[in-house]
Amino acid sequence: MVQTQRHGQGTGDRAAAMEPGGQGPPQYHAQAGAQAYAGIANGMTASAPLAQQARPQMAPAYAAQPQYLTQQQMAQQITPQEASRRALQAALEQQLLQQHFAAQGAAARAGVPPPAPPTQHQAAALAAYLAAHQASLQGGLQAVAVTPGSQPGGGPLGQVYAGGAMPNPGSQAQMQFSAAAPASRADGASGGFVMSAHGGGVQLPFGGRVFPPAQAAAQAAVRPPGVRPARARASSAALAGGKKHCNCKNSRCLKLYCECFASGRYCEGCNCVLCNNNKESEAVRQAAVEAILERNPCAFRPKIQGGTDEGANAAAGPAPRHNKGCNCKKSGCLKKYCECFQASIFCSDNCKCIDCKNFEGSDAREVVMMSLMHEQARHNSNAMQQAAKRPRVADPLRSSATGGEGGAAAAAATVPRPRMMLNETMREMVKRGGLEEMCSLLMLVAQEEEQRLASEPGYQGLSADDGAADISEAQRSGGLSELYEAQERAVLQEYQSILQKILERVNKKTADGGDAPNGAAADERAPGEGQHAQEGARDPASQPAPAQAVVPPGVPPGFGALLGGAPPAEDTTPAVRPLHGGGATAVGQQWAPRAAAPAARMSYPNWPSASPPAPPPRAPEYHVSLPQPALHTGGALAAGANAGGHL
DNA sequence: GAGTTTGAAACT
DNA sequence: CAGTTTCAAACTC
Ligand SMILES: [Zn+2]
Ligand SMILES: [Zn+2]
Ligand SMILES: [Zn+2]
Ligand SMILES: [Zn+2]
Ligand SMILES: [Zn+2]
Ligand SMILES: [Zn+2]
Repeated sequence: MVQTQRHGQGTGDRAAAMEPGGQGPPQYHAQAGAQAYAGIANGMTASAPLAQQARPQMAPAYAAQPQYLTQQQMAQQITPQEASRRALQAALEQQLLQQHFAAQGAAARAGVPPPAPPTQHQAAALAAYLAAHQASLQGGLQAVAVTPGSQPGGGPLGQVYAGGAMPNPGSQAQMQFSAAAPASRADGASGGFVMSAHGGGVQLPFGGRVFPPAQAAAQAAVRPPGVRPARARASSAALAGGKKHCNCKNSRCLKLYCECFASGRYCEGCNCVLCNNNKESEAVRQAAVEAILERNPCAFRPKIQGGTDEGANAAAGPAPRHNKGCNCKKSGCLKKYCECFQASIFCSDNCKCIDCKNFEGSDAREVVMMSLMHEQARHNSNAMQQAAKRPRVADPLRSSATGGEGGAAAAAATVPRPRMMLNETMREMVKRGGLEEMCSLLMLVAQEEEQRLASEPGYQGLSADDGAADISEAQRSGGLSELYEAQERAVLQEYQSILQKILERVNKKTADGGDAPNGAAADERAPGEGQHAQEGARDPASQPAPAQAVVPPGVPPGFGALLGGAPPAEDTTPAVRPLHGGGATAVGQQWAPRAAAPAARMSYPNWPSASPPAPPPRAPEYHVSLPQPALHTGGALAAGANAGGHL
């Protein structure tokens, strides 16, 4: 029963009603947003009253390290090919780390600011890995740098694209980095980031800021050639630029339900029905806007504020937070249903969520994110290969094979589709804290995946070698394919690393006996109010935990939605390998011990692997019944308003 | 692609 | 406010 913990107290409330932007260009809110953005000044920000500290707050780890490369390093040897490669790599990085944001550009709408970079160590690891790989290929490449946009305003969510360096689309198969036109180098670019080979980390540009919608439009996320977002949402959904098209059917796009409307944009290219969110209907539209503002002057203001300024800007501002906070009850705030998660920020005291797992240091969150990253990487890699012409696994992401018998069979055989199962598992995890089991299982999956990758034909081995130089010519997709694969591997490794850490920690905890006594079963409560807060950090003491004193910039969480997935393979080898030195580390986690869910409960049926890593010994099983409240209370965030008008 | 779930927004 | 209904997106199968 412990479960229902809420994130924070609603407390105060900043009613600070700012006035709506009075003037009004077509987009009332446009400016509203912009202004709001400019001013973090909003009532609440600074204050952060009470409960605040309970909250997890940002990760110090992040602020720490980076060793930027020197100019000369960057400058040194850059052949065109090199440049392209670097750019691509950088782009990939960004994409992986922020794909979600990009897709959500729209979200930026209201002002979702700072996308949150994935956990630092993850990024660092990935960067390091890539850098290393690159080094072997290029012989000494140290790092990659994406030119930062000179201008602050970058993509909606801090998206970044590899400045002008982008490989020329034309040359490569269909390199369609979404619109982000490489053309003009710095032009709308957003911040840049730097990767350091020295185990450093990746400096992500984002910080958070809210960008005016208009500008956002121009931006696009970098995406691998012809690869759509791993999880492209249906129909006409997301635009490369980040905007999404709505599908409103009953609101005429005149209520905040409509994302377009809510973000102050006219519908364009949407699939809405009876849309009034357009110039032609300006009158009506305006009326609707007013009606809404009347009820809630802040209705069109950004829901999230805070982020720091420029991404690079190190210690900067306060962590971004949702003004009203979410009220999630069943998603653990680890799915996009949650506005915080969707915006890639941690839940804060403003939130009134139940069983929140979207806090810094949450293992669940970490796993979910890695899962996402992995999926994205796999997807990219896969797509890449296919594009390259050598089909690899039938896209596992695609659901059942359609038609064809032969092909289907083959595909099926090849790809058992663990996806469902994983999702299932994930779900469990989100619900209760079946952490241990889940990690074990995922670990298996990851290992198998690794095996599979290792046996990939294209795999040249990261080390050594020679052929490196020439590989580019190998395929039409040249080194791209390899690059993507390398990425996939990197992600996979990091994934394993994380899983292992979690497992170790969990085991230790239970073994140690610490709080194990049954019952107690604490749940992975957030550090916040919970008591464990600090203890989670425990051992990391050793770590150089950077000065946490300073509130780091936003090192918010990232990614949304969960997935998982990994193809099977045949034999498995339960070896878990450590990952590159752990540079960053600091994985201070807290999470309660929650003895995890009963083994039985986790049904992982017949997982292919030959060696079930023996689901660790778990303690008793008390079951945490997960009530299914069914209630939906409303209330919450953003604005509320009325609308009235028609409809 | 249809059907379900979810939580914000709208409404009472 | 709280409780309920409506809505469109996220997610599942
Ligand atoms: Zn709409
Ligand atoms: Zn629209
Ligand atoms: Zn519309
Ligand atoms: Zn939430
Ligand atoms: Zn929240
Ligand atoms: Zn939450």
